[in-house]
Amino acid sequence: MSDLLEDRDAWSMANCSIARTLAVVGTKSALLIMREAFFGTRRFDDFARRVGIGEPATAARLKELTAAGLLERFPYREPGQRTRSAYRLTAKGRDLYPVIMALRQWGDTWATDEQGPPVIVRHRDCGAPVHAVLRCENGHDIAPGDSVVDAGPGLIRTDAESA
Amino acid sequence: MSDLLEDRDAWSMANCSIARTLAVVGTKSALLIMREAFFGTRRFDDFARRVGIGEPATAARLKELTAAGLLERFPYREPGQRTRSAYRLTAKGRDLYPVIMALRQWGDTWATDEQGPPVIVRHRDCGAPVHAVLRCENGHDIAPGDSVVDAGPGLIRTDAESA
DNA sequence: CACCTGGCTAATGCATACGAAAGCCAGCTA
DNA sequence: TAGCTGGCTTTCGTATGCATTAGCCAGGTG
Repeated sequence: MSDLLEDRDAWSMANCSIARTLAVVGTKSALLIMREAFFGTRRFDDFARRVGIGEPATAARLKELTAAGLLERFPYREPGQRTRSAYRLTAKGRDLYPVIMALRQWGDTWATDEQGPPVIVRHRDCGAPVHAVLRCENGHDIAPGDSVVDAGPGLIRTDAESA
Repeated sequence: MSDLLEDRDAWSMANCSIARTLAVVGTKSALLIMREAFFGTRRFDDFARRVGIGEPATAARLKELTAAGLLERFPYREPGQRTRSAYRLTAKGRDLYPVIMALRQWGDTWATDEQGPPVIVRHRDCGAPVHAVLRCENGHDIAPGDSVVDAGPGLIRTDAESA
């Protein structure tokens, strides 16, 4: 277990997972569309209205998120209406839930007004509030200082050295 | 415990914690600056080079993140050099760690090339990889479908109804 | 005191993100 | 077959994000 943090310049973040994630959901509107998707929104104009963005931006984001595989189009039909298309989360999209919850949690802690947070996400079974936490595979809770950065198989080293 | 999801139009997200968080770190460059801060970067030109953005963007982001209280300036001095200023995480900034880890985790799962992820974050004590997970206050693990949305003290209801 | 270095700032221009307003189109109802 | 409605698309204009290049400034060294 080498601590790469000791020589940050010996490796590059050209293939950084964080940057790659942001290439897909790196705009405010994309993340807010995903928020609404987790809240159950499925129809075009509901997305536009609830996120508070215009229709062109809504169409562009839905197209991108569908192309990236986070959402999928599906036909639906209400009684007495023609068949229409709507959007729902895929497994790839659902996997973004920790990101949305972590963003909500930070806002709840650091960016609410005096009234407190607008919504509380609770465990369906027991009713207790839900938090985004960091945990290692052995079950230990992790604080920011408790982690080290190790080389992964895709690491790109720079000329400097390879230790 | 009312499930607000049943009538999403009865309440507004005008004071949404997610949107408020994105008002602070809602750009790619801001989140990548925070990534580097967690990796230990502190100096202006290291941020610019490692994030891969120009100096004006670096200066703007660092100024915004400092004004928002996620980073703080502090003087430092290397031997034989004049006193300079650098940036380090505050408690408010450190609290963003779950967001960064959740973004990394999604990219590791869904957006790596065949080689695998570039870095692996491990628990310092036991060496096991770290994951961002959702957990309720009673200690239960939460999957996306296991949660419900309840009204918080800051909820804004729309005219429609107030149940 | 001239020079060097790190940490910025300024000027310019391009690309993307986005809103507002309008229009299009498919297919269900009347 | 004429409307109506939801789901877009088009157009236009503005705002933000960002790179590039250049320059400034403070304070240490020679």
